Amino acid sequence: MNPPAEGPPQELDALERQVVAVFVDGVRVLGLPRSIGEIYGLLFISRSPLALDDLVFRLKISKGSVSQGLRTLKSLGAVSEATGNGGAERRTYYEPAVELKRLVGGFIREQIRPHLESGKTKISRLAETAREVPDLDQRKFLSARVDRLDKWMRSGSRVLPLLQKILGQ
Amino acid sequence: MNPPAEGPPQELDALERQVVAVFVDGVRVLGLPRSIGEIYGLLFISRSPLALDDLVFRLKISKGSVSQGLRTLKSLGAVSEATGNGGAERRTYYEPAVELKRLVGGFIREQIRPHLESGKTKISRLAETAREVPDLDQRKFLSARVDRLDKWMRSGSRVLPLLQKILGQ
DNA sequence: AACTTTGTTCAAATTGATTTGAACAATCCG
DNA sequence: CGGATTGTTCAAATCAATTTGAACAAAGTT
Repeated sequence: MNPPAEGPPQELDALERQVVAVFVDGVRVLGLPRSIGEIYGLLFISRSPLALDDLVFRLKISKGSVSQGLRTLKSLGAVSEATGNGGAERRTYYEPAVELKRLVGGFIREQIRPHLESGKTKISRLAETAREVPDLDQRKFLSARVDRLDKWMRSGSRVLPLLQKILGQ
Repeated sequence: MNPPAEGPPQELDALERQVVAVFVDGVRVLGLPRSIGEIYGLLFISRSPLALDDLVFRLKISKGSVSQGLRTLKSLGAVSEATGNGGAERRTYYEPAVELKRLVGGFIREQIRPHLESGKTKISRLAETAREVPDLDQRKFLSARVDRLDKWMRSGSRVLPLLQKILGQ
């Protein structure tokens, strides 16, 4: 819990603060919590992997937040565990994934696809409800709208792999 | 304030509720407030344009929310004002824009571009800070990371027009 | 002019999401 | 074993964003 003599200093320096701010903003756009931006940002600008305690200590956020944040980042494939020094330590260190492809892929897989899937399900239920409307005219209108929704979803699905491809350089 | 005799009924029917739910979910993914999903959703599934009071009445949300929500939707180009009956009425009615291209365009213009822009600004300030680091090795590392950030931003910028193109059919 | 209708604004209340912190589990070490 | 270290979990506190509702403005009607 003591700051190791040669370890990272207490406060973030100017550059680190700037980088963290960029990522805090970035993840907010993506709908992720601030703490995740802070954690990833500090890892991103650190020369060596950091352990949970380092992040708690330097970012001044709670152990709980860091633990949760790292879990999410792992699930997104945005950080990976780095073997300390030759795998001798118990403590696990984390380093950021820095290839855009990987980050985008993880985000799509974890945050976008599930919503698209559940959307598709809802829309097919919708289509069914629309088909049961007695009035012909009304039914036609509703089906047309539901169709459009369905088309949107398909567009979304088609776009994702393309996105990954483009962003993978 | 009375429900017009031949006007829309009080409660949302099953289909309307389903559609509204889809849009509520949809806009949450995009980081927009629930009320906006409700408003757009109801407009989307309504055969004729609706006025502010109709939305208040049918969705059971406050006039303030609807007013604000419509403002945002207008700025996104997601709804447009429809002249009531030959433009004779004072009341303004709204109808949804239903072309994906238009919706995506508005979202990118209003919600994505501004963030990208401010991100770019922050990153050039970052680059400057990095150039001032005295230690050569450290400076190299930091510049490399900032460079990478910059590359990400550029990728983002390049992808947007492409997205619009693809989603415009 | 007084009243009604339509719509906006914004401070306060509400709601929902994030963060905290304390309790707990697991593992290592002497 | 007993103590120290590392990390997880989750209920409660905190915080940020949305929603409400009342006051207000603008414009039309009688």
